[in-house]
Amino acid sequence: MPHSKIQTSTRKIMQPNYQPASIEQQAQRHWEDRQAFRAAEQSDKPKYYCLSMFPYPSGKLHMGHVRNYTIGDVLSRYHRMKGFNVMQPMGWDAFGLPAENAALANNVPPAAWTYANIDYMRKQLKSLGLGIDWSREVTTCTPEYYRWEQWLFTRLFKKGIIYKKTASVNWDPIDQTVLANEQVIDGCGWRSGAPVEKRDIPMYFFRITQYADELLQGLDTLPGWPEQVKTMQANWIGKSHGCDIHFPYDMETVGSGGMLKVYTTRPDTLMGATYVAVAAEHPLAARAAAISEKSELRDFIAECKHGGTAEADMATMEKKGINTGMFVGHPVTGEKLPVWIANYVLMSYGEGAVMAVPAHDERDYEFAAKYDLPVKHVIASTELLDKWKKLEAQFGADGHELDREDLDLMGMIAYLGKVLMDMPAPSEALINLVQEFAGQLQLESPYTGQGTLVCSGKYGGMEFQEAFDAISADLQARGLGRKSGKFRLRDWGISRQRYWGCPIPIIHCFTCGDVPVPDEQLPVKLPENVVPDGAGSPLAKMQDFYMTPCPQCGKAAKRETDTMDTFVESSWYYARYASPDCTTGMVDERAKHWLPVDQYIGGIEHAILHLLYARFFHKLMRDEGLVQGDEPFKNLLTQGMVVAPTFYREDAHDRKQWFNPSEVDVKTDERGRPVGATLKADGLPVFIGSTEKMAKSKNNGVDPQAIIDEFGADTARLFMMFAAPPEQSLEWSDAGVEGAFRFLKRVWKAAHDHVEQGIVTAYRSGEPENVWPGTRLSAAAKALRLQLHQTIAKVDDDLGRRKTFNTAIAANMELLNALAKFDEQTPIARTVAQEVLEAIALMLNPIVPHLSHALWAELRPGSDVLDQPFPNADPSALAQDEIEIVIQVNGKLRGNLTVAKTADKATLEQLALAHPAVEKQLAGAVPKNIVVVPGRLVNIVV
RNA sequence: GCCCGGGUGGUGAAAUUGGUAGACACAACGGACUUAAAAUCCGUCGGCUUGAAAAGGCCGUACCGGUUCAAUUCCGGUCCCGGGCACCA
Repeated sequence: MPHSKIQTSTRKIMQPNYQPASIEQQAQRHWEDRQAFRAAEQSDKPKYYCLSMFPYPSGKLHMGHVRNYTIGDVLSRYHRMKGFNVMQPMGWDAFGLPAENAALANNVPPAAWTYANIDYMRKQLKSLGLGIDWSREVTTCTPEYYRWEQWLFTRLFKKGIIYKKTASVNWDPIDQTVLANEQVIDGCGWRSGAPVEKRDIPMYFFRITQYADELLQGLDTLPGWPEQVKTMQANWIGKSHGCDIHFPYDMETVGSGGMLKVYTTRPDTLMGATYVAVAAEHPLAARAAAISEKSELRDFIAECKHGGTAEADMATMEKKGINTGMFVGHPVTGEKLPVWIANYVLMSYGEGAVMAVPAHDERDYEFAAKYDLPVKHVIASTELLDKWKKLEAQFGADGHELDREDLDLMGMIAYLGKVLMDMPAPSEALINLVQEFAGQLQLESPYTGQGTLVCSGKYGGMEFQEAFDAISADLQARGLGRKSGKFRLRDWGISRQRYWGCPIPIIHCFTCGDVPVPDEQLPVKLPENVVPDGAGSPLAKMQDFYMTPCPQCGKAAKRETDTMDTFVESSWYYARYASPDCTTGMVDERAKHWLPVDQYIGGIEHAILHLLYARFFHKLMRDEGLVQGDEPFKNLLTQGMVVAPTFYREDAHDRKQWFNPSEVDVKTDERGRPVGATLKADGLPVFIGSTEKMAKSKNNGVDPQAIIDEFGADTARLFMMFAAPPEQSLEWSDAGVEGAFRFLKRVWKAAHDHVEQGIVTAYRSGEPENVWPGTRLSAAAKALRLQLHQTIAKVDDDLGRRKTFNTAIAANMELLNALAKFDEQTPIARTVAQEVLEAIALMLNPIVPHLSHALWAELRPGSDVLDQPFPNADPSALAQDEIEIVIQVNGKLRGNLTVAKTADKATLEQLALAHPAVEKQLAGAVPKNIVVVPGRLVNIVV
């Protein structure tokens, strides 16, 4: 709207000091009165669904939450200003293990503990001033939510997407209970201290592998996801191309006919296989143990039962094995290869058996070295082949011809040595070459790269792909194998022998088998007034819960007492927010309006599991006709971890007790490094552990409440956003909180000083000049407007495209510093000052919305900042005639030049050569080359 | 062990497409104001070095090497730190 005259007014006095407590209270009440963040489907604006990963209600917020939710709120508010119809919901990932741990420790039912935590944390979240539509709040432990999860389960069970099989879990033999990986510490149960064993139990599985290809290919349709996350997911799914190879049993030692199946991605190394290895759970291992007279095999298999199921433990375990005494035949040569049982072979991947090629595989090499198994080199690198050629040439020059036919690479050294001995006078060059070659062969580690096949019979001389094709074709022709592909991804086991989770809706009937609970009997409600005792699942002891008639035949049957993995709840909550009150289905039509999520924000620690499961669930729901589209999250921002040091003491049983950083005094050396820590309570030392993500289990979360109480939510938000860009991990420190507070005070004061003189209409190109004929902007005012509009353009880009909120804040700080130096008091200068202050209030609005609300009310009485769009940069203010360019000599900075923006290459070159600093550097020499980058620099190369 | 990130002043960081290394802050130090303190404002602030000063020079982005007129940025290798590894969420 053009304004015809410049208005000046004075009004009630603005509060001289920045008082966050009252400002924030007022702003939050105002938003609530206006229902400002209620999201409605009816809108002529484009929708923007901004979702932050919902918290687990662990008790209190920690800094990681503040970071996550502030980022989400900044993006929400920014998009609102950019004209979007924004929906930002919040809820609670409320089932989970910590509630059971709290129950054990405090004798409180998990439900009561959880609901109390939710109430407290909701209050904390509200005090941060987040623009959330609280009418959509979702809590996963309520029957209204999980009944639909049970409903979907029964559908998928009937479809065969969910099935039952046995799988290994960590078993605590003392507490007689299944342990989570986190509860296994150094191979022992966290409470009993007893060595953990693997135990096979029946579990329900989601057939996620059926969607493996789609989950992999879908990654290519997600340009708004970080490359890093897509790479991690692709590697996790782990599609590989390889070959199934069958090794025929040796009748004599195995005692029957048959084939040992292995899968390998390196069939080109088949000729280097010197043994095969099977997992301890492999049928052939059991058979060997059964027919063996000695107990060693049985003992070894039993030993492999010790320890937990975590992959990291398996992979770092010392490699151990035992010879079964059985043999299989090599599918090409027929040579007898020994069958070993090895603890590094995983039953869960491939066939549970591998062909071992020590010369070209790290783990096989280590194993072969330990048990003195033969190593056969069959792949030669390019460098090795080059050396061999040189050798041949040198031997030729010295008058000998080398016989390279079928030469075993390890045998070569002996052979070459012998030839050398036989020569009357070998040249020094030859001796050196042989030594070099020998050194290359006796590598400490195997050569695992691709190369040319050697010592491989008819395959000798072939490259990787050629050999791959030839060998698999030959095997197929003889019925001993064929090309094949595999995924590393395994089906998703969701049964948990725990209380505080969503009951699995299955009834076991002796007659009918596993019967899914019929729709009309859903939900299967979890009894809430229960305190687990740590020994097995409470549900399995509650007859009232598990005794039930079979829905099919009506006979007495038993309800399943396992609950679901909590990842199941978090796999579809994003869809439920669209229709949180729907009582007729998981979601309704509104899901089609809001999905996909436009921006998802959460910790990088969820890069694989949660995000993969949620993508999988979206496809399941799509196939049920519940949602549209193939992917749930269009754009993803993975926030870096907020990490903090951990502190602990060990009790008599080496169990650790963790202390919060707030309970500890840390001593540092003169360089600021921690050298020791003591507990405030008793002054005695505690150990300093590693620095890790803030988590309940290590008690290193830092509560933001103290900062909010002392400085206000805006300072907490500003500080968190200013500390680092969102994707970067951040070691927690509150140094700098006061700096953030100081900045807000400076903004307030600048506005106050201006308002005290009377507010005016903000400068708009050309207008004040028309109103006050003869007035013009001073050079300083023009420069300030240039900086203002450069800042607007930058902040817009930082908040929108780059999502680097720290630099957006820094640019505003620079602008405020520039405004503070601008002391012109002419009427036209005051319109520029007004323009700058209004722009700062708007640019900072997404980050410090309470302050922005209050400032706007002072700068533009009667109008609401919620209705303001994000400012636009004024092109006329950005126009510049002159720019600064850099002069380098040999790439080093030697001076600057201010030149016309239009200066061409020749002019720039001339001006640079005439620069005194350049003349001094050149000292009469003639430049070899001059590189001119217009608008940037001139580099003179001497 | 495997997969994915990160490493820049005393500290958090900036440098957006290979083009001025250290913006903006914190801390520290010096000064102004004050009876004093707090608050606020002004100034200094990577290392070494030449110079009385003005003003220069060299080195410097974990480490080693490479590509380039030019590397924090690209490539190869090493070390350290963080995340994930399927039952923490």
